[in-house]
Amino acid sequence: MLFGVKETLKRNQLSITDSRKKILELFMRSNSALAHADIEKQSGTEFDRVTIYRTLQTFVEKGIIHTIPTTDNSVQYALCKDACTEGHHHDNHVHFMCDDCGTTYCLDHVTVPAITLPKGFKVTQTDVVISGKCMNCV
Amino acid sequence: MLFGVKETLKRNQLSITDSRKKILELFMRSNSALAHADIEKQSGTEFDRVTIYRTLQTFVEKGIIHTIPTTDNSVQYALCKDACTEGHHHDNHVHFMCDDCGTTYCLDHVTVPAITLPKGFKVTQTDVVISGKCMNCV
DNA sequence: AACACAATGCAACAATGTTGCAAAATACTT
DNA sequence: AAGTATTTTGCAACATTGTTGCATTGTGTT
Repeated sequence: MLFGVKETLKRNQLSITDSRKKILELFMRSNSALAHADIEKQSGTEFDRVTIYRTLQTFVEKGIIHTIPTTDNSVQYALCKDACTEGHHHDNHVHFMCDDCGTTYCLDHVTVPAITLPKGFKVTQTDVVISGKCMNCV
Repeated sequence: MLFGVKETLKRNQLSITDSRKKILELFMRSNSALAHADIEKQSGTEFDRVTIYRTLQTFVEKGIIHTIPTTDNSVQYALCKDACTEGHHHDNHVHFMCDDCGTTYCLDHVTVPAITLPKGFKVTQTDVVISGKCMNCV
């Protein structure tokens, strides 16, 4: 990882609190995406549910993490490894979601192909979510 | 539309009920995807919330409609126009979601490009969701 | 150390989704 | 067409997920 937990928070003008440190650390340690429920489990009763919601929201706004669209109505979050800044996300990589274990991965090295749309549609972002089986479930 | 409401239900071995007829008709009339909330609004107090949930679930299982992944945690449903059968969906077209009005469209004629993944991932389905502004919001 | 400000926890609420079961509607049989 | 078996619906109750206001606590700054 390029920056430590504290550095990342400071760079984004966020005050350094226990919950932010701990939650950001979870993302940095994890090689897959995390849902709100995952964080709630892994942090035990340490933080309030509301705090986790608000922390995730703040991180998304600051461009520290991004949300991943899923078919199953779960909101997945993952670290932004590209140069995302406040209000501007640039995570144009492919996401993979395992049908068996539910784990969601960011495939940082697989880029999203350009797709031409019919007239009338103005493209802002393209999300690609591939589902199937991951290496642990084959 | 290729088949009528009743025909579609019969072809899928579903008994013909008011709620199924009405909800399927909503999808056939609509040129965009519908969320549970949309159906609840458009059908008024005619059906119970639970009935709508169960009907949507049944339609998905039968391959009549498919779910569309979204970034904003809303579950969108749209008619399957390809040859989907029970348990096997083949909706490999691109979806577009308007950031302004929230409307989700199936771009049936824009096909999903093949994407090569690293070893270890077994692909079942590829979903592409493009967001931006639709013709009504530009 | 003291102050201003921001973040947290709690409580209460709202929205969304699920389950069991009796009543009603549908499909099937004769 | 009427009766029966089966499926579907509506209701109630519950579970989960997400939101908001406000007092308390913690953080950053002087």
